[in-house]
Amino acid sequence: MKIFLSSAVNKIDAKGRISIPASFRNVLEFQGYSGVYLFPSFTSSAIDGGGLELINQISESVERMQLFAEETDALSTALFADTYSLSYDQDGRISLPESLIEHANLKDKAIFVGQGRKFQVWNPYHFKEFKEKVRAKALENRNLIGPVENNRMKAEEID
Amino acid sequence: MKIFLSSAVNKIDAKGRISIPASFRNVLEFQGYSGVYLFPSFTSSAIDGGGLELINQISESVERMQLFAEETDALSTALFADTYSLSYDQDGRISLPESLIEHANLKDKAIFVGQGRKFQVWNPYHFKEFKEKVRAKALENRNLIGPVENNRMKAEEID
DNA sequence: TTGACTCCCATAATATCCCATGATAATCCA
DNA sequence: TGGATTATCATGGGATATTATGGGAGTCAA
Repeated sequence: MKIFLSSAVNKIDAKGRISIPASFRNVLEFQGYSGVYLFPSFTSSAIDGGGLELINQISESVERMQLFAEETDALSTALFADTYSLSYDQDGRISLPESLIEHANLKDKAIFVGQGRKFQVWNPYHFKEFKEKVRAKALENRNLIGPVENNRMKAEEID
Repeated sequence: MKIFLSSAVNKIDAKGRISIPASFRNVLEFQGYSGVYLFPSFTSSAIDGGGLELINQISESVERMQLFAEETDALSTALFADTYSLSYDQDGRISLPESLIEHANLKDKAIFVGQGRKFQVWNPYHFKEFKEKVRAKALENRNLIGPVENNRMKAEEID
């Protein structure tokens, strides 16, 4: 299954480069482009990222909205103006644009967090806080999720 | 029958590798992937695992959600950030990520416990304790369990 | 020239490949 | 049926590949 899974902390080196985790690069290349699309997250101080599939989904959903021309312009500006297409070098590294670094408050390390069809890049320290909140919320809502909610055991399976 | 059944204790070797029980590998390969998806259990200090079917169910329920909603980010982080896709080698072994080892308190051995559509990985000693607690609870509540058709327990009743 | 950005190579740590072994379970056959 | 032969499995370990990361050298533009 080609989705973004798991998380990894990588270093931002003296030249401002950072490695995309190898498992993410697999997904990206499977989608047909040896690079990433990055843009500031709408809801948190993190960077959203993905590959071709994500960008296609976003532009399709804008088209489906059938807005007036100026509304479409406004929306696609909001979505794409701060989006960067960064192809990584042969060692799998990119250098992050200053505006994204600022938005996510990145210093010398960043954590790549898999979220299925997209991923996020966080300052590891800020992500830790976020994750604690998220875990609590997920526990409350676990019954909405589907299979995890079926976390049942028959008596026979226990012994 | 292609479900995860029975349990087996396997060793974690010096390189951190552990064998997936052969009977589990049968199920996994039947689902189309020579590997496992592992994530920390929400409710106990164990690792939840499964194959393609499990991860498909989870990602489908997330894909139906809105792309840029705060709730979606939170949920998909909770589900995917700590989920690992580990393909096993030709001898049927994987090496467990440090974060899962910590979550499940694994030392040099682990028990694989079949639970039908999914399985769990426990520290054998902790699993034994868990089982005993569960048995006691089940005995107390056996009058609640009722006739055959309701012969199930929700996870919440167990822990 | 200076700084920003490539491309390329070096390296250390880790993960994976491949083969060997001993144990147990399954099969075969007189 | 019982004993021997074959598979299958978990596990050990050496060899090889991959990964993240550091740094040198070349390119380009201001």
